[in-house]
Amino acid sequence: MIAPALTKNQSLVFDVLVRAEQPISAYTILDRLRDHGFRAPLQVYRALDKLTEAGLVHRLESLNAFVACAHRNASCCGGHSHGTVAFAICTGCGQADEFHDHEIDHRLTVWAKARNFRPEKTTIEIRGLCARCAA
Amino acid sequence: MIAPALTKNQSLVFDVLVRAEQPISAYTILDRLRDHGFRAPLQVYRALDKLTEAGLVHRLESLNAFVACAHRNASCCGGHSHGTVAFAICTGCGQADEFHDHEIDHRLTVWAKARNFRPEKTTIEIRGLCARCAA
DNA sequence: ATTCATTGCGTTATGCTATAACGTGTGGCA
DNA sequence: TGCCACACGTTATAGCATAACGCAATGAAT
Repeated sequence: MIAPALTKNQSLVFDVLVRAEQPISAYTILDRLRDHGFRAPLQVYRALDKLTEAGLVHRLESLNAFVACAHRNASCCGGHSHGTVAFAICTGCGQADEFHDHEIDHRLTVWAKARNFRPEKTTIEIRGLCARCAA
Repeated sequence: MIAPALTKNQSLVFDVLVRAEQPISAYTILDRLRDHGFRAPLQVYRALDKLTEAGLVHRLESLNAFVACAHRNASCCGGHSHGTVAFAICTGCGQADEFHDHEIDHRLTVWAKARNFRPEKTTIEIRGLCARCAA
């Protein structure tokens, strides 16, 4: 994957997500960037579109929120060598734990192939309580 | 699972979903029930809450839409004997195909157990093109 | 160098999704 | 009878996302 350099807005949005270290909404990002000249949601959404395309950011469908890819320094995101990303999201503390499972990927692929279904994007999200919050 | 009888509003909403045979939004449901006296979103959302609790309806997170459980007549929904529900959603025709996979369930359970994560609700959604739409 | 297409950007307005907060009515039950 | 739980109805508001317009910068092709 040849990642084009990020534009200024994309960098700002990405930076906010990296600092957050947990999923935050587009409007939260907007609020945190008002001092940097952001005024409208579209400025955020457009940056998020590019960042998710590039694999640097994931969208959590069950939260309507976004998070920086946890593996952006590993080979997986540099080369997109892995398949689907899964998240365990704690409803207590808001932390989202990103992981991969090849067997799950495999099962989904098998299911799709058997039905000639062509997957474009797969969402796997477990909501629940993390060890700390369940205690 | 002892399912309490549905109230009038719950029945109306459920009926709309069964007839739709594909995911539809809460506001679409509202529009289709205006002739039956529905006026406000909350009437729909309250019914949907109960129906999803009862396992008769699933929410598709990636669509912000709802669909009647495809297996409501089988043992699976009467007794909730299965685990997680997965969907293959066609971005072309809008059809959503519900399925289960024990191996995926198993992998997710193993992952959670290893981390003392207590799952409450799991979402698995594959978006893509169905065989007919990909042709 | 001029033309053209592409891309990012900023702004205003709007639409879609979901819930808060309040009050009413009804049925079960001590 | 008094209480409680629950479904319901209404108004208002919060939260998430995109349409449509125009401008500016870039870079490739002629």
